This record gives sequence, structure tokens and C-alpha cells, in this order.
Amino acid sequence: MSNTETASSNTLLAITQLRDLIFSGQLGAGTDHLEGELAERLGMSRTPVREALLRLECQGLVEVRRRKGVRITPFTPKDMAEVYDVLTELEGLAAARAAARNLSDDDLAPMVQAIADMEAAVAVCNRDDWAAADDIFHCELVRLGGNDRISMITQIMADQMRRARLVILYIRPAPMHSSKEHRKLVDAIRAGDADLAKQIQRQHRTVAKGLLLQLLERHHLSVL
Amino acid sequence: MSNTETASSNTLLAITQLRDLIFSGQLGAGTDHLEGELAERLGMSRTPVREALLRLECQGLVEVRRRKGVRITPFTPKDMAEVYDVLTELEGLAAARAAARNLSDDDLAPMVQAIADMEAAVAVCNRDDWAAADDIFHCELVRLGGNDRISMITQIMADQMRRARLVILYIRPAPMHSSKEHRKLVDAIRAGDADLAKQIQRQHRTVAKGLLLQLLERHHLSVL
DNA sequence: ACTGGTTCTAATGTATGCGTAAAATTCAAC
DNA sequence: GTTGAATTTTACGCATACATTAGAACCAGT
Repeated sequence: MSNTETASSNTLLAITQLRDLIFSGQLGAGTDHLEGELAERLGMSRTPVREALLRLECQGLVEVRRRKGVRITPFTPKDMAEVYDVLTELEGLAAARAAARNLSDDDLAPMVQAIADMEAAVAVCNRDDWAAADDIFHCELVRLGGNDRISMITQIMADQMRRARLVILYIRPAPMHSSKEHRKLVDAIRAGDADLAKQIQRQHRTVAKGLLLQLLERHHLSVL
Repeated sequence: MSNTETASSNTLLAITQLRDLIFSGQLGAGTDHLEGELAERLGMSRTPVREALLRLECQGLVEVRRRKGVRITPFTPKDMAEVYDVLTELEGLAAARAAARNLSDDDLAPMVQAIADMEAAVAVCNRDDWAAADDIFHCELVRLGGNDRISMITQIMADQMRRARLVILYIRPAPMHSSKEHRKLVDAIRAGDADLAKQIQRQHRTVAKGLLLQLLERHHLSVL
């Protein structure tokens, strides 16, 4: 997940680097950090770091507190529930809209490919690759839904639970049958059955929510 | 809607002032502005203005473009459709969740009051007051839903369409029967009927979406 | 030792200046 | 007149310095 793109500006660079530090856990959940420290760590002045932090705050990844440095936003089971509830609604609508658009096989190709990648990853028990393909699948789904705001929101939600997801990825049971659901979703979209597509995606997220919350509780992961 | 709170920092002050300038149309949709100009206009240096603009960009109110100044984000009928679709889903869920919570009459009092205010405003044909009460009603609804992310998102959506709403407010038919729907929603929540509450709110937003898009088209308002 | 107020410190909030790169302009060649 | 390169302009990106203030440390009086 390391973001090695060359960012043309220091601010952009700071954003990607801070994101990596947060997602990798090097900046732990709930920990406080000074602008100056972060600036030195990234090898630039406070200004671009500050701007990066402001943007990350809008995305709910950090909290800038007046004269108290920034806190890496903790992620609790309640947050997980909130995120999944939002995803259930918005991805459900996106699925329905995608189905209503009479998409060609070419349009659906990326999703089909993502499913294949997930299955390949499951076959060799590579959970990171599975997660990456899953990301692409959901991203494509909302993109095909055609509502840019939904795409933006789901992207932010995905980022907010990235740390938690990383942990869960390795304590959850292997996602064996999820690709079967994914196929059914693509079929419903291809068939133009909006109601079915919505129902499948809602079900997918609702079940996942229950599973993940159960896992978090069982492992006493009250904050990530 | 003028925000006269004393902001302790210049950045906060810049945010509220820029918002007012945008919502009032003094910074017109699609127009470009230089950081320097805005800073001078607000009587402060570029730094806090820049930070304010970054925050407003996260909320979709402006777009900062490399060395081209900031553009006040235009709002088109497509945007309106997107916003209403998001609101339909998220407020629908919020309504259902609020209904599932066995709320007391005290909890519901703000919504009831808002309905009364809307009716009073309609009675004297004061559309601004009606809009303000309507804002409060929807804000309370999502708050009672208990999902902070939904509250945040709906707030941002409301801001994005604020300009458009202001125009529409005066060309739409008077909202005579909307308070009847609102009452039914509150009743459903009070009765704990989650499905009905969700259905009522979804219907409310769906109908409004159709009405507003029709109005925009009829008046050739393709950008606001 | 405890409490109240004062001083001090340090981190952020803000201003400012300079370097840079993109856009605009000019000018020359065709 | 048009095109394209060189030049100039200019607005932002970023570094830096200073002001402000929240919180810590400290001191004196009880």
C-alpha cells in the first residue's frame, strides 16, 4: 500500500507520506504529534505539513487541536458500525444505478477482473492481494453507479477503516464465498436488475458488518 | 444565515466569512479569485485565507487550482440530483435508526418545534424562516439517527446546495403540505416503526428531487 | 503541604518574503 | 496573418520569523 507516486508539490508529498505513516501504524491510533516533529520527519517545513494535516482532518484521519498538536483519530467498533451503515446505503444505491444503466461487458470488465484477482489471491492464501482486489471491486462498483459524491464518500470511509481492516484481514476467516456474491452482483447489474443488485450489495455489507463487529469484540479490539 | 460568531482565530473567521460570501452570491458560482485578493478583502494575510480555502475545498465549496486561483464550485442539476440521492439514502437510514431507539417526547421536541416553526412561517409566507426551520428539522432527524458520519455528510450536502436552495426557495410553490409529511415522520419515529419512518423520509426526498429538478429545468437554471 | 497567582515555556497561529513555475505577452521569422 | 520561441509577469508554494496563548512550572503566602 506504499504510495510511491512522485508528488509534484511538497504538500501532496506530505499527504501521501502521512497517510502511509498512519495506515502502517507508525503513527499509532490516538497518539499525539507536533507539527514540528512531523515536519522534521518528512524533511520539509511546517507549512506544507500543516496543509496536509488540514486535508487529512477533513477526511477524518487526524484531529487538529488548537495548540495541542494533532491526534491520529482512533477507530472504534462504533466507528466501524457507522462506516458500514453508510456503505450499505450508498453502495446499495450505486449498485442499483449501475444496473439501471445497461452497461456493456467492457464496462463490467474491471469488476470481473477484480473478482478473478480475489479468487486467485484466496487460492494462494494471499490476503493482501485479496484486499487490494476487493478495494478495486468496490471502487469500480460505485464508479459505475455514476454518482461522484458517493465515490468520494466511500473512498473516505474506506480510508478511515484502513487500519482496522488491516488487522481484521488476518484474524477473520478466509473470504471463500465472497466472490460468489460478487459474481451474483455483477450478473444482476449486467441483467439490469436494479432491485436485486441493490439487495445483494446491501446484504453483502450488512453481513460483513456483523461479522467484523463480532470479530473485534471477540479479540477485545476496542480501538484501532 | 450570516455567521456573526466571534471566531477566536483568523482562520475560523476566514471560513465563516468566505462561506457567507459564497452563500450570498457575492462570490459567484464559477468565478475565479486570487488568494491575495481574498486576503485583502478579509483584512488578513494569505496564510489563514489559504487554510480556510483548503477546508472549504474539502467540503466541495471551492476548488483550488495550481496557480490559477480558487474557483467557486458551480452547482448544476446533476449535482442537485447527486445530493438528493445521497440524502435519500442516508436520511432514510437515520429515520429508521431514530425510530428504533424508542425516543422520548423530549427527544422529539426539537423536531416538533421545527414543524411548528415551518407552519408558522408558511402561514405568513416567510420563506426564509421556513427554510431555516426545515434545516433544523433535517439536522435533528439525522442527529437522532445516531450516526455522526451521516450527520457530517448531510451537513456538507446541505451546504453544497445552499445557493441553489436559496434561488429555488422563491420560485417553488409554497411548501404547504410538507409539514404534514414531517408530522407523519415524527409519528412513525415515536411509534418505533423503522420501516415506515424510512419510507416516509425516502419518499419525501425523492419527490423533492423530482420537483426541484423540474423547476431548475423549467427556469433554465443550469448552473448556480 | 496546599493554594493562589505569577512567570515562563513552548507550540501553534499568522505574517512576510523569496523562489519557482505556469501563463501571458512580445517579438521575430515565415 | 500566423506560429512559435523567448521573455516577462505574476500568483502561488514554501520557508522562515514573529506574535500569541495555552499550559507547565514556579513561587510566595498561609
